[in-house]
Amino acid sequence: MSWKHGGRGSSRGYHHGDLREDLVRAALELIKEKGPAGFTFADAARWAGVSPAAPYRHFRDREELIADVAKRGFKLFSEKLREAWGEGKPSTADAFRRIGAAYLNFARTEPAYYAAMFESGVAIGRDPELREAADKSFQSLRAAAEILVAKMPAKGRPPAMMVALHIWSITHGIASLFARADPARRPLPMSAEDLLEAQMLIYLKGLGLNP
Amino acid sequence: MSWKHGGRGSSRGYHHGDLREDLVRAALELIKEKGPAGFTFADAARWAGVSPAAPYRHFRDREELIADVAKRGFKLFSEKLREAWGEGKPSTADAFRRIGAAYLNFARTEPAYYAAMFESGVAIGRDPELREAADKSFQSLRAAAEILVAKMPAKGRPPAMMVALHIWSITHGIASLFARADPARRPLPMSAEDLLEAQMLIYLKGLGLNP
DNA sequence: TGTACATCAGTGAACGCGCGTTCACTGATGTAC
DNA sequence: TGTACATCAGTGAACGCGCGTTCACTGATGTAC
Repeated sequence: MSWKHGGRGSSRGYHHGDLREDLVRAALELIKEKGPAGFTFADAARWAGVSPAAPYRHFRDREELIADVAKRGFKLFSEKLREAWGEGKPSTADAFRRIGAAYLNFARTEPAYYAAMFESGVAIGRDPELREAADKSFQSLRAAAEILVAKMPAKGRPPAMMVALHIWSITHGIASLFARADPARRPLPMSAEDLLEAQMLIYLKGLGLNP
Repeated sequence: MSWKHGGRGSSRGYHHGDLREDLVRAALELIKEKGPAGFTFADAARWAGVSPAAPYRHFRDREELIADVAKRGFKLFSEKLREAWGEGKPSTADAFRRIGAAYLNFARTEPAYYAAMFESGVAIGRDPELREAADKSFQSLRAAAEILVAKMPAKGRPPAMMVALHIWSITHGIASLFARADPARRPLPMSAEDLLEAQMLIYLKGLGLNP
């Protein structure tokens, strides 16, 4: 089979025109197919229909390409979380359930972004913009937790940071174990969504919130 | 530097004597250093001080070697979980907290096994023994959940399977995000252990259990 | 106790392959005048 | 409008490298008699 994908790229001249973007597209496609470790810089070039030397005009190395994909992923992720939160309406508990569902949905519908963000081993610290995007994702969760605990009686109110970390690990745990196309995944008696929703309810109840 | 590790292997004759075991040791060491994707079959041979063709006498390919490591990991893991459960004494809630701590501890102290089991992309189904070992790990958790829910009032009692899956994802989520030497890890205001313990308590409380 | 033989774990050389990376280059595009 | 020039994205050939895998082999070990 030919690696060169059809469409725009097929009748271009000497210059590609938008190679940087196309390499990102290539990475997403190849990660989706074979996982973040399953493609090479040369693969990406082949996918985009250019010579193996061309990508060096845009990325220092493979790692930088993956970091760029992760950065875009975190930005999209932040957006999804913010949308899901919907300013906490109609109820905080509802909004939290939506956040969980959005996390799961992201892992499912954007497996390539998810893999680049959480499974590629990319060093978040290597690029300030990447770190910022990753932090922002968490901040939106943290802000929601802030609002949640503010509604609780002052006495025995848990730290918002802790609640945010709990919500994150609940959703991340379920997403990692049950929502990925992982060969290690096992069949479930219920959907990951239902499993998460139930867990979120139990957790919120444990915090003393009536749903 | 020389890859050949010292000790026993250094003064052996023509036959290695225990190459299969030593290749497993090599894999553990190399996974610990560079991650499950970060070593090759040839690396393992080098580490064990044999020619690159020697491993083929014991494993069909790299994948089979990693599957063997994962299998051993799951066996050890089952044991740790069983010990932690300690027949549910002195209280079920206590025993559950110990299970969580044991999971976390395993991820921390046996990063190579953990990585082979959960991050190597090894197909659990490829080897019946591997599948059995993985299933057994979960079964011990599931049996504990069975006992937990049996103590609850029959009305509104949640399915044991669901509880087991929740406990698993709670601990797996925290272990994945905060207990691994992942470059993406972020600094925490509290230890992963404390975070998990708090979460477990909230979850159990949410189930209606007084601790 | 000795000897002949079977077994098989490990050797080392060889192969083809695809990778990452470099290099001088080419040709398309934009801009100054 | 035309022309000279600068810029720079993409070329394609080349390199050294380490990998996975194969092969006929070698030599250590165990066993039958």
